[in-house]
Amino acid sequence: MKNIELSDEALQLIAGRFRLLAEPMRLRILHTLGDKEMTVSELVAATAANQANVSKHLGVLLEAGVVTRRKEGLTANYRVTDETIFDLCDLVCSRLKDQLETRQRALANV
Amino acid sequence: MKNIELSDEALQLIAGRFRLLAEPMRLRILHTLGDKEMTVSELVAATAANQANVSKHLGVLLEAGVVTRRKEGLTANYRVTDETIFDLCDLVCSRLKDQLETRQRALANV
DNA sequence: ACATTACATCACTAAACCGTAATATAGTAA
DNA sequence: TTACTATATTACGGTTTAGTGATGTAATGT
Repeated sequence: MKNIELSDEALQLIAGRFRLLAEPMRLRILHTLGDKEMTVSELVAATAANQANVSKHLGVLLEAGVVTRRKEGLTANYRVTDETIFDLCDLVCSRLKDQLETRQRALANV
Repeated sequence: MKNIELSDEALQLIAGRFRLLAEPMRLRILHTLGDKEMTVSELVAATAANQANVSKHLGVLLEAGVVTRRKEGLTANYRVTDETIFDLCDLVCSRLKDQLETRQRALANV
């Protein structure tokens, strides 16, 4: 995999997926959702953010196929379908911890 | 992990790490590097990109601690130190494949 | 019909960021 | 010193995108 030549298009697709997660607000929404199904209002309350903003981000996530939307009467209910997201976040998170720990140790003897 | 409350600062750190990978050019550089050590010139030649651009992206990756720089005479030699990067890319890549396959199947009977 | 609620969308501003030409810097050679 | 090479940095135009107020839309209730 490391040796295979990657086309521009492939790189754009992969980069695009990372760009989805490159936004704190979207990460907060995804993390708040977890494995639950939540309405937009609930997410607005839980994230203390603007309704338009939450809707916009949900639209982005929906178009990317990371969440699904289920309409029920007045409400729109969102749920994370791409569990890979959490794996990615966990990987990044533990890597960041390692990195900071290393830096701390580098300063331990100073 | 899914249930723990994440601070704004934590989210920014994680999002920042994803933003690193949200750029096709940086992905190309990382993929070109692989497990080898390469000079800027070599990367410029391999990626068919501007020297200033490659240097800039390398600077970003260096500051993030994803690559290391070893100066040797006139040349600067870069190497990927954060192998997590490739794990992340592989995860995203296979997830994208799955997703496209599902969509193809959805159109198969049409 | 009218009001209300939940959500999506539009329009706009501000900030971030990429690509690039030009320039600076530092090592090497003559 | 002077010239050359490899790389970093700066300055800037252009594009993208987040956040937000205002508005649109659809379902529900009275």
